[in-house]
Amino acid sequence: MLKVEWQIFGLFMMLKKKITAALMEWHNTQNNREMPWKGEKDPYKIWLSEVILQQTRVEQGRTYYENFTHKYPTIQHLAADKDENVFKLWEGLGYYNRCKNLLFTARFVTNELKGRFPDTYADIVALKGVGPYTAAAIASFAYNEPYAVVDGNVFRVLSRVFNIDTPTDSTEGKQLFTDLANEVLDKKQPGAFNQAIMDFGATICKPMAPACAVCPLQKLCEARQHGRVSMLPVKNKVLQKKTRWLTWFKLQAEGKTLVHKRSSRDIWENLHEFYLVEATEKTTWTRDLVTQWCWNQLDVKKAEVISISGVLSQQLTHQTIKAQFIEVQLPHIPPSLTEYDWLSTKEIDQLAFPRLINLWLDPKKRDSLLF
DNA sequence: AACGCGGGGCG
DNA sequence: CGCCCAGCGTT
Repeated sequence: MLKVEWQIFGLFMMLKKKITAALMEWHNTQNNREMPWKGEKDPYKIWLSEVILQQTRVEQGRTYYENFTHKYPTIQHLAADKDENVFKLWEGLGYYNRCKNLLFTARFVTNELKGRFPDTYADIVALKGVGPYTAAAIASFAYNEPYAVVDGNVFRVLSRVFNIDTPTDSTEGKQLFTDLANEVLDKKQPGAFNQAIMDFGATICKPMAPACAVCPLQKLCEARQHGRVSMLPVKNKVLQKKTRWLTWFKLQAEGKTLVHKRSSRDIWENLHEFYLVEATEKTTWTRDLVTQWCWNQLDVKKAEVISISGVLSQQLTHQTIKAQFIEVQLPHIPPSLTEYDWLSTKEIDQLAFPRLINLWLDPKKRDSLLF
């Protein structure tokens, strides 16, 4: 290797050491972020908190963590409950596949591993719903294994401090930042370091309006020196948004309501809904059209249209939902719909529904979503 | 390698 | 309105 390359290499090694030290110093003297799972040593609770926090803000996840740990103090409690109850507790948190995998893993650990949570990174990352981030978090927090977490905070902090514009959502970027994070990791106290860099990213090196003026890494930060802080990190994905037109028919007969559990590979998997009709564009529902639709689609001659809502709008990350709700009273449960569940209001209260449906069900909140 | 998956908060 | 959040599983 050329002499000049050795010099650059040496400078890089020095920079890394300084950054590790500066982050730990900040953590030990100024980090006052408090969270219910901080300092937790029970791998079950660490795992639970990390799954809840995947792609989810700490403030949004906090109450869910408290509700779950209160209702399920151990992984055995969680494994033993009915699916519907667990989904009800997860209701509103989003990314419902997490809940499905949470239950699967709880039962796997309870039944196949005799209740012993795995205690090495390799075994932890093999669990369903646990990827590289979550495994590193559990391994470092619970067992002090030297694995660096790489989450949105870490991508941001490292891309700025080292002024790296490799896209964080590329395969190359993930590998590069993972390697870098493991080099910066304080091997003697991996758990504390991982906590430090994430808290630092969340409170100082924030996505918008980072607190560079009071940042203890200010002089070390390459992006700061080059005036590129606001340009980092770089992502190259442009997500396509599509609009969907959904009409839910709340069909009532014999004191019960038709309920359907969503199961296809689509949003709100495993949550419940009413009878859904999806169209490629806005449908102008009139009482006559609804009556005619009941006749044609449900083979129901006498249908009483109770109400037709306005168009409610909900913005998801990747979809815009335009929804209408139509309440229909039928004289009896039609033979064409006996395959569906017909439930009482009390039974429906036990089930998890998408946010949008719950908001419509609450008359006080309906108007806030009117398009 | 690319895509799909919720809901909320912020500028 | 667009961006981001203690990411992961599927194809």
